[in-house]
Amino acid sequence: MRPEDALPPILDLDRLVHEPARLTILTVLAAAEEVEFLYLQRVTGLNKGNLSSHAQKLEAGGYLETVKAFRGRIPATSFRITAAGRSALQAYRERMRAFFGA
Amino acid sequence: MRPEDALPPILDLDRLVHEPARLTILTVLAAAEEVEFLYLQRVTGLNKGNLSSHAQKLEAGGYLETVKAFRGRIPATSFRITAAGRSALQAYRERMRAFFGA
DNA sequence: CAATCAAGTTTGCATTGCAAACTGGTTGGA
DNA sequence: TCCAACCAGTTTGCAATGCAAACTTGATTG
Repeated sequence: MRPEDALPPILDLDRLVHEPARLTILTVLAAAEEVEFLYLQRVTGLNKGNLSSHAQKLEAGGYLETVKAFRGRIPATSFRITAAGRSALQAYRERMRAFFGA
Repeated sequence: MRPEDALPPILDLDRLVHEPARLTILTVLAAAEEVEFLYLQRVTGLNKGNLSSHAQKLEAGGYLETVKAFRGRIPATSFRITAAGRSALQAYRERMRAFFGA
């Protein structure tokens, strides 16, 4: 291998997706229309604090949107994945698959 | 879903492997007997500093071993993956594959 | 109406990864 | 011979991250 052959980074992953907690969140959201905070918390095994902050990061990155509503008089937060989120997840999957060689 | 149904974490990944730089390093090492520092640097696209520190972490975790030698009078460092490293990588791959559903 | 619970959010901290600076030795040139 | 440039790698400094615990706001219960 000659120096000129220096390769571009082999594994260039979207860090926003790469974090396991967020990867899990996105994967769950990708499978459903809209998901409630508490349901998501149980499925992911995250505590409220971390779910809240990871969701905020995903929202800041445009990968999900937060829907604030009330169930009765109690506030209930739900999430939806955005188109950008869906394709980021898709791209992430494909890079991983490619890296591991089909 | 009732509270008692709280699931164990869905995606429990070995953080030592999960970091893209280290995942790349391990994957390269898994494919060869022994790999020299500079070669590894070019293939991974990491700078020396980061390759050095990631390799140290992998070594601390028992996933690779460092072989110090000389080529002529110039020091040359090489790495080998250990059995533990190989199986950690394998386990990581399988978890990912399982998570993404075959 | 005090205490408890529900639903999230914010805070504090220890850990990380990254790039830049540094070290110890070697080679080439004047 | 002396010193500047270079090679091979390590250490350092810092900003960003993830995690758990503490906090907030409001609703319900005894």
